[in-house]
Amino acid sequence: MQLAQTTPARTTPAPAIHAPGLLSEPVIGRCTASDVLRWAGLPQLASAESDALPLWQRRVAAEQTLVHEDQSVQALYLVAAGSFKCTQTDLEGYEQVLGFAIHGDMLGLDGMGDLHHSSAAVALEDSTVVVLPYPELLQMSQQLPALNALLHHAAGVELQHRGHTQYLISAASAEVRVARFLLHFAQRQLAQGHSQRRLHLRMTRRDIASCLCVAHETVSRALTALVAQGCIRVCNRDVEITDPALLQSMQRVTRGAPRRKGHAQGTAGTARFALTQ
Amino acid sequence: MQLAQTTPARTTPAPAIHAPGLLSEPVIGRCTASDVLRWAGLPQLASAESDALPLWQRRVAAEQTLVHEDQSVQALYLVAAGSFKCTQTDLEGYEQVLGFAIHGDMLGLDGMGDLHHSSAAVALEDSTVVVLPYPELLQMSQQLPALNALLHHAAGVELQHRGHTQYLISAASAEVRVARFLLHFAQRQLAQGHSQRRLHLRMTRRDIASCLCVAHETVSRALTALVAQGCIRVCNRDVEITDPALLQSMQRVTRGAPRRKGHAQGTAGTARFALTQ
DNA sequence: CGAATCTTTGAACTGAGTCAATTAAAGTGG
DNA sequence: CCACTTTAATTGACTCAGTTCAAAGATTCG
Repeated sequence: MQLAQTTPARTTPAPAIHAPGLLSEPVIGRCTASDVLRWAGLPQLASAESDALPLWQRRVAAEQTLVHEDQSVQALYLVAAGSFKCTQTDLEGYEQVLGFAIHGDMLGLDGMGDLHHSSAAVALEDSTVVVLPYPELLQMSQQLPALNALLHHAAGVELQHRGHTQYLISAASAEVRVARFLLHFAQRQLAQGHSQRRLHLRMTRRDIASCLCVAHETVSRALTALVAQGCIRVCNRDVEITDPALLQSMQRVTRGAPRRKGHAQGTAGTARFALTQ
Repeated sequence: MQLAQTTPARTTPAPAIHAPGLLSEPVIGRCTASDVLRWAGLPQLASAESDALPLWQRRVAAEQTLVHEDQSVQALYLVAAGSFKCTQTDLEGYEQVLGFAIHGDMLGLDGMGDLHHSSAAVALEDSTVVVLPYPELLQMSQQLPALNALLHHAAGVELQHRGHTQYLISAASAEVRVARFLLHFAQRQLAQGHSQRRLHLRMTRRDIASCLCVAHETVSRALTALVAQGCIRVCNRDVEITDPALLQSMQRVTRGAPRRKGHAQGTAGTARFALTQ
């Protein structure tokens, strides 16, 4: 119960930007720890105790940075609605996108190591997060095992995400990377009960490009190529997967894997010719 | 205390490979939770209680796989001595290296999400790990807050590592990636009290290449280039950083970051000419 | 000492980065 | 509500860094 009480009353010191009354800023709602457990993928851990633990929600306007890089960890956040990109900025000011977060994903976990966030979280659209004040969260998790499990679960899931992102990048060709990205995105949408076919990308091509470590023009070209092959249809940021099986077949070919002798690696090229009418 | 007792007596069912008496297999030693806390970077949390919690250590022979992909989570492991590579294998059998673990790093954390490991851990040399049986660990962490903090800390650190790995890959040129890799490796060695200048790489060029998402020949060439520029000296897997400042200056140039108008990106090329005598 | 693996180097080809220019979309302000 | 600005997206042309293929040393290990 401490969690919700401490937040609204005496928060303000750190965030600084705090304009109550505006559509974009705090504008707080509430939910329970049970909601959080359900959204995070642990519905079976919701209980009377977690029902009794109220939590605050916070609105985050599009483009707004919820978590700043190098900021000390004040809280972790669970995405209730909307979406975010997680980024790292290097010395030269290049913004590297580490991944995207949607409903049920936790933000800020990488700060648990040294209590400083090593990546930022920026809202891609008007979004809502559940605020989990960090020190209080740790304290509570000692008393409420479900909360502890939540943290572990979320950390594990986040690590898997990052592993998967690296898998996307490991693909040889840009076309394969984009194909994998779309399939992964569809997969995640499905897990949230959305359509597996019709995707609405909330991020720019540039963000996707950064995440896949290619130039943004290349993402554009890859999408065009996939359209030409009949895998997908694209209208701005709306992507429809018209031929999932074909798209699946493109996410092969990994580069640098001349294992043994017999490696049929002409897939991409072959498919291209086969389908250019 | 349950931790150590459960492990040796009634483990055996899953690992299957179990040949007591051989140099390579279990051959167990012991340590305390305090040791683990210290090694993991949380010395301040060591206490009388953690002193009283004995844990088993296990030897892992070079090349041996400690954690298998898709295996259900039996335990987490802390690297006490030696080193590991963490890998993911895709459908085509291509082994993608996600990162390397040395003394103080935790293995198996990404399994906390769904209790199945999503990456494997393979010893690069004869190594020793502390075994932290998972269900027992969770149980104990409810009673011993320090253990809980350990898990959170380790998860945070691991996430940072993966973020850093992506930073390595985000570099435009292979030379930059390798430079960053060496500097990062030196950094980690330093944190463990080893020399910051003299590195002994335990992994093959191929492993490094996989981790950096380039061909192994390219790693070779990049190293040769760095030697030619006087940054480093290389003898097999021993690398000496002869000019840290120069090496630092090479880890710039990020690609895809044509921010604003004035972006001086000729660094790599310029430096090459300037130093080819 | 030979087999296997790792590492380096060479040569040729190509995918993707870069630059550039056009079009489309989304804000902005009068 | 419409001109105006700004940002996003697409497409083309050119170039080159890095992959691929090949082959020769070096190192490790049985």
